[in-house]
Amino acid sequence: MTASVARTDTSTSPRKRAGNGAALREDVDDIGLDALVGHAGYAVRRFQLWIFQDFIKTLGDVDIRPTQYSVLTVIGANPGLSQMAVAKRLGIERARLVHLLDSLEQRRLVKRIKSKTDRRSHALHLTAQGDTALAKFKRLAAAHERHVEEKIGKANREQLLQILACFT
Amino acid sequence: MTASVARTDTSTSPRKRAGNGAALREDVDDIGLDALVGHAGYAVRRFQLWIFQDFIKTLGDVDIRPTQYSVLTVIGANPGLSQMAVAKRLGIERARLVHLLDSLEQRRLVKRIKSKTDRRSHALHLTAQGDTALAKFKRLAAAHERHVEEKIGKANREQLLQILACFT
DNA sequence: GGAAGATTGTTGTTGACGACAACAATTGCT
DNA sequence: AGCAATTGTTGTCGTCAACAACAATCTTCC
Repeated sequence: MTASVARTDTSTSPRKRAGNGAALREDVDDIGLDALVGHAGYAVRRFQLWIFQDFIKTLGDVDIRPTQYSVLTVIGANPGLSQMAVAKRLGIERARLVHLLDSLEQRRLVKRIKSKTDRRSHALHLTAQGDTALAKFKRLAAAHERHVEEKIGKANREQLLQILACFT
Repeated sequence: MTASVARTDTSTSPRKRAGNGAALREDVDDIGLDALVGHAGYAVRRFQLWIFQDFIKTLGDVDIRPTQYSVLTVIGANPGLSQMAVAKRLGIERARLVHLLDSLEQRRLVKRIKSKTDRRSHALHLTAQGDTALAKFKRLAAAHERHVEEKIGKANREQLLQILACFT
């Protein structure tokens, strides 16, 4: 039960349009997806699009994107990690992580500290400012997560997390 | 039951490393994700990455990517659609669809036919070659879908499709 | 019937992102 | 000491979403 199902609901849809030349009978969401309906990848792509847009909007005031949030969270929970360790854990390329950390370091949320035990690597830490900021980000992210719950239903969200747990 | 769960299995992992300078006790997948574990977006991102890579690999011989496949499928099932209709139905921007169709048209899989009823728009059709090609793509895509089933389990895949049906 | 507004396809730009390849500095192994 | 591997970094390439602008065309409304 619950789950809501909620129709597609693509914002503006003030009831069709009278006579359209080209569209003829094809009135959007009257168009069949054929084989696409059985593909998990398609559904996941649409879902990810929706969920990222909501995340970006919800955390818009603090200007934090999903990837940045994941980096901050992991560093916050595991201070002193190397860039390589963070990259491997999150499935980010270490080349990409360089730019992400550059940005976060400029914003004084993260600092790279030269490791004493391995002079190649950096130990990553949140700044004091980064620590309090992350707390705020987490509250906003929790609000975003509630949006997801409202969209697909509480039980469905939890099942989703369980099904996909092997990818985290 | 079933479901397999299957560990993360990120290719090469030949059992830790003896003494590592920087990593210390953090031996990958010993690193906590903290708040991230409760976020559907993170799980979905990782899953989508996996699923797209498998799709691209499985359809590698025919050089068809997920978005191209979705466009071909919709056109095949609804001949004569306008670019706008396809874009709206698939959640693609019409600007992006232009390049996608340019590519598919060069490969003689799709043709744009000037609409008589609306001289602004194009009626999209598969070529004969595109029609037989799509049939092959669908067989390969079905193989990809079986990979998904093996990864997350048959029942889980179906539940996933049901949960995310409101986004398709 | 004609002006004003909306729609369609197109081009171009921007930025996030994943995948690769190369490199210097450093470390580990033998 | 020497050679292979690792770490951070830089750079390039291609995909993709989000915008903005534009010409051609259609709709609508007066």
